[in-house]
Amino acid sequence: MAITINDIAKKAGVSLATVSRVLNKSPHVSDTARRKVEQAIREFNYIPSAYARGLSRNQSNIIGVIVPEITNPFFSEVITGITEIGDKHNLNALFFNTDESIDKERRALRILQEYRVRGLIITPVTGENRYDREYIQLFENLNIPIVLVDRDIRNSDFTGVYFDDYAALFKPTSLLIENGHKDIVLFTGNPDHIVSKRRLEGYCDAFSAHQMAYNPKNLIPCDFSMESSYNLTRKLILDHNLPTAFIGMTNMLSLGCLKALYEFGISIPDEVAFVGYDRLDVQDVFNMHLTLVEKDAKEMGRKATELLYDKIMGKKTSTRTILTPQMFIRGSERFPSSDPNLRIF
Amino acid sequence: MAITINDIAKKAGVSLATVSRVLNKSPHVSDTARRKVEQAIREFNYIPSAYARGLSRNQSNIIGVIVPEITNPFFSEVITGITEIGDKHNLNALFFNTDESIDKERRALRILQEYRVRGLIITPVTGENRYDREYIQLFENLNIPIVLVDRDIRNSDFTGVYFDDYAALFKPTSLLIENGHKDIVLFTGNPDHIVSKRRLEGYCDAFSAHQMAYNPKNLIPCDFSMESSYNLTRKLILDHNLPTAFIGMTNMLSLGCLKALYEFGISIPDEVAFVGYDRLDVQDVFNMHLTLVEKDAKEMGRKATELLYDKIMGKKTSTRTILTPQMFIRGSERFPSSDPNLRIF
DNA sequence: TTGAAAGCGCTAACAT
DNA sequence: ATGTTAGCGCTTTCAA
Repeated sequence: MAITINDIAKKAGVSLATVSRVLNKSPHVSDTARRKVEQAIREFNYIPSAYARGLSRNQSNIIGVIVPEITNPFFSEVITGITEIGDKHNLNALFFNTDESIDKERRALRILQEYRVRGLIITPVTGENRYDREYIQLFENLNIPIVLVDRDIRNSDFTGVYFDDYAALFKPTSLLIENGHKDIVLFTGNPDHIVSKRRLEGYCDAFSAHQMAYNPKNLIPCDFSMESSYNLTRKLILDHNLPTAFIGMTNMLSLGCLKALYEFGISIPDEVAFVGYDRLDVQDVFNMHLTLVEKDAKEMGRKATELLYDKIMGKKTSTRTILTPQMFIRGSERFPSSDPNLRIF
Repeated sequence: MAITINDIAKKAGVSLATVSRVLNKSPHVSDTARRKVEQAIREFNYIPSAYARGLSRNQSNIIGVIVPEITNPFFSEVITGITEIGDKHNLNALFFNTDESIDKERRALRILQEYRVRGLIITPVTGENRYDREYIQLFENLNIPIVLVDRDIRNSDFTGVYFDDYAALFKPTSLLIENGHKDIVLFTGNPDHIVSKRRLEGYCDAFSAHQMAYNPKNLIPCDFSMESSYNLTRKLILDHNLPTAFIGMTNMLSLGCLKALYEFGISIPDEVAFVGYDRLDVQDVFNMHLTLVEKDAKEMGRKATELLYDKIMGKKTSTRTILTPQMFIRGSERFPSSDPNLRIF
């Protein structure tokens, strides 16, 4: 059995209450007592039990973090932001990866409850029937502070941190239009998804704002995987239905699209233009001159954690925090053949 | 205050011992009792406290996982492997990211001890004085099963899962030599690092095996960052000291090197050849015909977790498990100008 | 099959 | 400033 507070008390010749005080940095301890206790702790290599402490305090200093896809660089960046701020406030994060499975999400929530976590930062899975009253209940029943990240839960009023999805599509779509594009393909993901909706609105409004109509055929539903946009882009190529520009609505959708273009040797922007939403590793590594509307994932993690901390501390916080992604114009948006010398790949 | 086992017992009209038995799936409970208890649990939405349970059992079903760099795709893949097997054995993982900081590593270990974790999977930070007796003690003092991942701790005999680093460099170096290369630059990382050492040996032995001598100038020490290999490659280019081939010894070192080559428009393999060790996202996405010796990170995570589970269950396990990375020859290894049509970028 | 009761290691209220 | 003591919510003997 491990060393307990009792052993320390005995060794130091004080009561266990005094040891507890030293442990919790109470000021009401004499220097002599403190020294003796600290000495004993060191000697015995004593480490307090989180369980005993948690039980008697009936709370932890753990926060739950649930992400849908840890291998997505966006989320691993978010996580670094979360731990950065978590460390600062002495909150440990218990991570769960759901792989977009609602089942895994449920299990994660269950475990977090068992651990009586102080709060929860979550990007909920995307899925059909996730907007039921029942789904929202799941979270409300937790009865702990919650901060949503990047994905909203419809009809709920949880605190959340989001990017301005409307602007994120409005800006690049406008840019493309102003470069002469009319035929702009957008892989929409599931268009019923709330995030998709805002982005779609941005796309459509950009056309209206320029007194133009978009071609509904260019809005292509898909799931959110790289696989999906890869196959759809391939199909467009094989059917000779290439537009003059693509918009990648997420990093995964962008990658799939780029992969297909690259595979067929279709160069950007000589033959087709491309702009994407969300940072892309390939851009970071190769400076491929891809025009991107970039999200600062780490900042999102930081912000979410600060908000959660405030809520835990009982502060009132705003319901929605909107971060503005910035557009970096690098060349890939140009109209085909407008500059045959600029070749991204 | 939350619902406790007592509330359930009262509601169900049984003793708390019976409730506990139901919770723990003990067979010695009558069907009637079980039904009543389960009913009460559902009604009250009762969730047992991990703290109370942990305290009375004096152990958890948590394993600690410490990685040095969660944004490195290699480690996020490892993590998915770990959770996959962890789920299977009902082990929850408490993750920590050290950012290669020994200080953060220490803090993580401390917290894991507070939580009385059942075992630990760790990739220790790289660092100068990490081979001291004192460092090893740190881990031995934990007194729990430990599995090392990808990085050894010298002079220790912890169980670990590694890739065959020797072969990982021997094979591609030989390949390059057989393609006519003599002037092969290798960024070695810290050559005192045990992992680097094995890889270096592979490089050197490949030359001996072909009755050739390598040029010591081509072994370039650096730290393990992308930044580092980027700058060094840049320097070689600017100094007109380009070799005929580069070997990327890690994914980060590869990326830095590729970035510099791309930036200067130096094409592979027309002007210089390249082979790397470890998978590269750019290859996955763009099929860039990069010849790589690829590690299966997910498999490594799985294997490590299985080993840890065995150790927790008291089984004897082998000390070192060596996974063999596979070499995929895709074209980037060819001797410059041997095929001017093959242009990777 | 069930229940009573001790105890896991700590905190916090109270007393001194 | 320090000690005593009563829990915190559960598991686990032991007895019935």
